Amino acid sequence: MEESIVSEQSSGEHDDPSVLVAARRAKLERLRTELGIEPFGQRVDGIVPLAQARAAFDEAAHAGYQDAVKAAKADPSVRLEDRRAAVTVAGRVVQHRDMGKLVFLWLRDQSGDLQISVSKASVPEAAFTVASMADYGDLLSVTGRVGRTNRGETCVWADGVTMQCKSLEPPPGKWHGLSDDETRYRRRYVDMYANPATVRTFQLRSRIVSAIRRFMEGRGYQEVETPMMQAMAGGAAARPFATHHNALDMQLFMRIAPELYLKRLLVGGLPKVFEINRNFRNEGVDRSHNPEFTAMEAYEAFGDYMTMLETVESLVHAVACDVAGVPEGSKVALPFGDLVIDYAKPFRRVRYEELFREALGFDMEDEARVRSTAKQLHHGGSATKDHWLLVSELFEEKAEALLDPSKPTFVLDYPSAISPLTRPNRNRPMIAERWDLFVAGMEIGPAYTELNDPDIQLAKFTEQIKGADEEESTFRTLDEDFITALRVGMPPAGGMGMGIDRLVMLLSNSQSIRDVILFPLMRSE
RNA sequence: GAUCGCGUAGCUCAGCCGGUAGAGCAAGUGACUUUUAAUCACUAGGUCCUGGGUUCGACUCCCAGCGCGAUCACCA
Repeated sequence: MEESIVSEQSSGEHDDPSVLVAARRAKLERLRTELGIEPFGQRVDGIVPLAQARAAFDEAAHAGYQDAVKAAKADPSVRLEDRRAAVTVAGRVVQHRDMGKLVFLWLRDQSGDLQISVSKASVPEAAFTVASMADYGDLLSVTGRVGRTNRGETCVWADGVTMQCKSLEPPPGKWHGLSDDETRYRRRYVDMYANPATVRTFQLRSRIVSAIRRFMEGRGYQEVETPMMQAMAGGAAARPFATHHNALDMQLFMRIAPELYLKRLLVGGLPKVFEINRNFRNEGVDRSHNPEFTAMEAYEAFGDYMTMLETVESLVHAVACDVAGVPEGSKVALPFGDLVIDYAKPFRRVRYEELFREALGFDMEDEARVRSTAKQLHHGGSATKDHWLLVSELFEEKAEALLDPSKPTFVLDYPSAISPLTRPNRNRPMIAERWDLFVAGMEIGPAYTELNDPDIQLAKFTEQIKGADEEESTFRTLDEDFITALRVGMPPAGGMGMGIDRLVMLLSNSQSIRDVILFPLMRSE
């Protein structure tokens, strides 16, 4: 008789073979048919976060109530006075200990965990049944008084318990939790209730993005939103995702960067703009790359790359201080893996050519030695490839390794030859006015002194398109309207880009970009 | 896209010179009014990622595929 509920369910009406699911479905039916309880609830007003309920614990009220109970026991005519805080709370069941006539369970919400104690003697019978039958994963609301158990645990002593949503999926383990990364990313909603650290990371992410907005707005930047579906995907050297608009029968690309639109806004007269939003790049996936990622780009009229350097340095410092909870301008260091990263101002600055010389022992302009060293290091094409391409390869292999990963470092003044769209320095055209910020071996973002001569820009674009291979030329097209905009006239400007996901990785000590993106892209199962 | 590693119960993991599997937790039934990974007794739970091959016999060996992770390439 007893076992029939489970076995019939598992073999029959629900074709899910899992006994765990069958047990939950059986409880659902019992709630409905035996107790007349609808296990998918209704609006509840006045719910306080569990942390707030915990904070409402009052030692004097607790002691007073205990004395009153004692007194009432000795003399039943004494009225029981209870000055403990009355609260309504709600959350997901994450622990359940049934002692027979006394049930302890733990609820979890975004603010934390709190124990609920349910005594058979002090709640209606149906409420006690709900508490006894509760499974890991169920959503309950509870009314009661904030007190303490004999073992010293702060809890809500329930006077009412309501099933608000019966969970019908088997939960992860209560002790080991959920540690399988694939399941964590695919079923983030489970990860979030099983691993409070996940929720904390995303709370931190929100806080960081919000601090960035505050900082930029504080400096007079205006936030804008520009197209994410573009007829031409410009502004970066990356492969775009292609899509199609049916009614217009039009090929569209998901944007790879907002740059060309933000610059149009400078033409239109906005002096300081920024955008925080998604870019989409049809490239590989790894620990620091997700096909859609959040970037900030910012442009400042009549600034240059050094204007942006000061902005980014102050921004990263300010946000790090916010995360660390220290005032701006303080010493601030945050852990990242085995490193402790020092976000105190000023960040290090090193010129590209100096770092190159330090790492390789000769000038980057020394073509003969560049070629012979490339050959020594077994780089392909050491005799045929462009000199500056080899410089760039040597730099990435030897020079970037010299950067102290625990010190945020600006690498300034890249060779113009490998920064074709950047404005060359007026006095030294070989050098492009560009920097890259490196932290913990990751590139956080570049900045440039922007080109505003339409003829030079057109020439550079044209050259870039000419150099495109067959596949690249399917999406690399000349944005003539952008050139027109430059002809109307764009003020000289500084521009920067910053990978928000990577910054969040650093500040939240997350080793994978997937840990800071709520729903990272996964292959279809 | 390449190379390497991993895929066993709901979760976390053992296991096997080749003889069709085990633990803890979770689950079901029962006991228990102060538990903290509650405890005790009993019970149930598996396409050992998928498909081929070798073999008398494959979770184990081989091949292919799928998924995940790491490294590399592309990129930010």
